[in-house]
Amino acid sequence: MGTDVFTLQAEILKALSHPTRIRIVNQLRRGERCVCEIMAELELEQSNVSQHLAVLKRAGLLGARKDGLKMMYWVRRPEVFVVLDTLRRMVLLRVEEQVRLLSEAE
Amino acid sequence: MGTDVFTLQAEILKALSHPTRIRIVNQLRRGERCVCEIMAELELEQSNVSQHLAVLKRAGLLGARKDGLKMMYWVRRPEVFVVLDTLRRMVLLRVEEQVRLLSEAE
DNA sequence: AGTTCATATTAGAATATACTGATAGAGTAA
DNA sequence: TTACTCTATCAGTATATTCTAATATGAACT
Repeated sequence: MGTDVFTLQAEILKALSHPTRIRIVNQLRRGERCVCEIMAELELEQSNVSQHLAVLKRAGLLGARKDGLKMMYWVRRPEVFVVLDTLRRMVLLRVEEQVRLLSEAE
Repeated sequence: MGTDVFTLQAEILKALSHPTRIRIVNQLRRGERCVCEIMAELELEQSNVSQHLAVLKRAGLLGARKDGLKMMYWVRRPEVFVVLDTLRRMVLLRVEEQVRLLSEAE
């Protein structure tokens, strides 16, 4: 199991490494949301959203609480946002690089 | 394919989300290494290391060049280290939290 | 009690990953 | 040329992920 630091790091990364889960985390930047709001905004099936939330929660990234019928989720680790912001920078750099290579190839 | 930002972010995360690949990236913190050095230090099969390096390279995280018989790899995106450092902090926080919960349960 | 709403869980199929072992190819040295 | 070194790639199997659709749970309301 998650015994060494590398494995624990990999588990967190794996939990984050899905477009839908990244979108969920981004939705939670401004605070907690219920499942119904998340599935409405992302236009995804309820069971699918629940499963992705479970993955993020299992990795310790999300907290959850019941509010009547609704289940509210929030991000417990602000460091997640640092990771996603860093990745956005990497993606932009990569795209810029590809554009540059394409224009140089003419 | 990798068309939107979330998918591109997820692709990078997926490339990083394996203990062996994290260890490889950490090995490359101090500069380039050949496959033989990496497999020796990690005590892994050569084909296994080659495959993991290919994953990292495909994600744009590593550069590679030939040096005689050897193939040298290096990290092209210093942001990768920011991501891993942030993750290490998260892992430590998580472990501390579990220790705290265990001691409170007594 | 039964009904409805919000969410979780399960089953199953499709796809993706990871590893091992074998083979291929490219470069070097004799 | 042959032999050797280093690395990549392929084939095959095992395991993991992801999605959809169906079912279960559980709280609130009548």
